[in-house]
Amino acid sequence: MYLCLMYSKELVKGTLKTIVLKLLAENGRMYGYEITRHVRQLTDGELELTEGALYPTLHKLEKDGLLVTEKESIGKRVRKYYSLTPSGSEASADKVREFQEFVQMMQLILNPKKINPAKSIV
Amino acid sequence: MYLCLMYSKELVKGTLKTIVLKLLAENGRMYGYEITRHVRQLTDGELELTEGALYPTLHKLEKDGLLVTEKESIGKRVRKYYSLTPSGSEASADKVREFQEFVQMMQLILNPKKINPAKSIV
DNA sequence: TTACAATACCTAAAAAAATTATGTATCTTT
DNA sequence: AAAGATACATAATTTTTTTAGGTATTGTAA
Repeated sequence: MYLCLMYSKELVKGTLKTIVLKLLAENGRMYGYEITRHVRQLTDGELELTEGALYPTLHKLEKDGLLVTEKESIGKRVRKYYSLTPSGSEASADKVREFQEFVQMMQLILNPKKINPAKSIV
Repeated sequence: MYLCLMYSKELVKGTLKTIVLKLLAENGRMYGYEITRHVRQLTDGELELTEGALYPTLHKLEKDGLLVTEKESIGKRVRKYYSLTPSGSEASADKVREFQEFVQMMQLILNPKKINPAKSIV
């Protein structure tokens, strides 16, 4: 599992890119460690991104042209800030929309309507 | 991808067990092919379970004691009906609940509240 | 009647993704 | 001085997913 989650490990897959892109859309620019803290805070500790998952994802998004980086020195340490490119902004909105559509689709299965039982002929 | 989906391929991962268990909870007993048709119908063609994904999942759930099977002959063909065991019923409810909790958690990230900005100190 | 589509099951191998386990180094608090 | 937090990174293993294949029956359209 590429994220740590209290209750369900399987469900969260495939959402890391969405999370990262959305956070950057909200916050302008962030560095990796900051993203992990932010997610922890937002979800009240329920979701903990692991670094082994986050950094490869950030690198991939950068390679795909959705993010750009700038380094900043904090004392002797170097922080790598990520921010969205124009196509990254598009991708962020797309990903969030996709997620919401996916959830609606799942609700069709998980909360089936009992209305119009004539249609339930298999 | 172990399910075919029109818009998003990454998001659906990890939901197949949930879908199968919930369908069986709703419908009493179903056979594999029937499950694929049912999902297609419920989601208006948006979600197509592949057999390469479904059958291994059914076998795994059976091995885990969540499903039991009974074979039924239809002419010369044999259908394998699956139904929930008591622990399968529990698992079904659990999985659906987990999914809903997961969605709520994701909404914390995807629809962050702008209220109380004093709390947003990182 | 023949061929194609649908029904119905299944699995192994290849490909992709995720996690674990590391590694390095700095800064802050106790 | 040590421990914990900050901050980056990746390579190898493990797990998961998909693709591609296999078998066989039934219904339907040409």
